[in-house]
Amino acid sequence: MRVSQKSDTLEDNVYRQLRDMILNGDFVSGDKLVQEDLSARLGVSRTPLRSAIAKLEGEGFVHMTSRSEAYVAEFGTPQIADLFEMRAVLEGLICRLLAPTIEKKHVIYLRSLMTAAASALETGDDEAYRLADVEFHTYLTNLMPQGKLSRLLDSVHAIMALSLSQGILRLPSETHPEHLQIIDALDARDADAAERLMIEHIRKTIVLLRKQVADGSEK
Amino acid sequence: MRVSQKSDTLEDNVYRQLRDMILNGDFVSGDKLVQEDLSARLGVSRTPLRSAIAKLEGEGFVHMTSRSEAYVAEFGTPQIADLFEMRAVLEGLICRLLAPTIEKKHVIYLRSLMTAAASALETGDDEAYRLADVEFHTYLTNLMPQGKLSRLLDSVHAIMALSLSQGILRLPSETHPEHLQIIDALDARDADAAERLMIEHIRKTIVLLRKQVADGSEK
DNA sequence: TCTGTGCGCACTGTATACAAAGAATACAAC
DNA sequence: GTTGTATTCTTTGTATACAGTGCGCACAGA
Repeated sequence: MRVSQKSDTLEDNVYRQLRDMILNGDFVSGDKLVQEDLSARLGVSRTPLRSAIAKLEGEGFVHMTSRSEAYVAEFGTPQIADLFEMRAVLEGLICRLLAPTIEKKHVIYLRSLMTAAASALETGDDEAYRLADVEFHTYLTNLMPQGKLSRLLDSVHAIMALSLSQGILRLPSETHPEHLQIIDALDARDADAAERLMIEHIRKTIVLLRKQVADGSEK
Repeated sequence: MRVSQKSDTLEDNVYRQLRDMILNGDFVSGDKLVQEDLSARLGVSRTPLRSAIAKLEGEGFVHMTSRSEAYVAEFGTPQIADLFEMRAVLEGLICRLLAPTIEKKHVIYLRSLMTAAASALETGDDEAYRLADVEFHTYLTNLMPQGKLSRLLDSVHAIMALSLSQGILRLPSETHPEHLQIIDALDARDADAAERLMIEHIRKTIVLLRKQVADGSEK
């Protein structure tokens, strides 16, 4: 659970705004970001905009050419699939590092989440289940002491939350038992199993994602 | 192999300068970055400095408080160990993704690298061996199409190159056969094996690193 | 018509000036 | 002595002005 961190600064505002615009596909992929146009469009001067772009570059959302032109990074399905791969091994790693010392109260919270998810499953409330799913993964991520790892996963999660918010990829009846298994492994402080289960859990989604690409016309 | 990308801009210069200062330990860990002081020290105005800081924040080298104060991230041995963990799973992932389609010429190059490493091993030229080692890993990383994955590993490699340049952690006689095994797995296009071997390869260093912390006075 | 050169425009880079917000300090009241 | 408040100082945020650079386009000469 992070502090609210409003940070009412224009820089930060523009940063978030721009990031969401990129992820929502408001730009066609590979679009050029012209500072003056954007600053006019967003109603701010170029100064906060430049900071925002610099930060976005550091996080890999925009790409700078040798002549300092900023282009938005592309997030097609292949890129999303790669991000899932990263997410798989990194969340697996989180489980591995967490398992040896995880506190009981966290396990209890995770289990309570799953109880809620189970009843959502019974009543057929897909949205509630999806929220529990997301919470499961973000909670685990936030258990890691702040470092490069969690920072990175934050940005990866942001991408997927916005890109895949349209629906659930895998059936809840499939993912639910997997979540339970992961929690069990954590509870047993079995680092290897926790890591392996989490990786497999996410990789199953990747298979589906790749198949979806192969089937659909993927434009 | 990346284009030279000089980019003689002050922003970029300051960015690199600052990053190297952080990694070299020119700041005591957790130091506050005061814009005016730094800009005076580096002989530039605050504008390019701010861009540099924003970019460094995006890459996780500096950390911003809720009141916009910038602090340099800490890179003690525990953090380095975590980075090794990330490197392990990410380079493992690279092997996994590369294996199915790796071209013969790349395998050949990697093998030639290992031949050179072997003769360095015989003549006891540790420095030459270390360079071959580094090249082995960076070459594999660069085989990935540019994306978040390689960008990330670039920054991870930068941290370790500067922080651990003092010496080789594991014995060449130990790492050399592991490198060969990894290449064999890639050559056989065995994704699972390549991933697993790479992860184990790097994790063996982590064990040593952690032991080193436990033994030494760790100041 | 093709080519070369020069001018202008569209951007970006940088510095600086000013505003706003927080923190520290000093002073007064109790 | 302690606490509350006001003032000042430090630091950051933002806008704007100006400089430099590369690129396109037009025009002239062959």
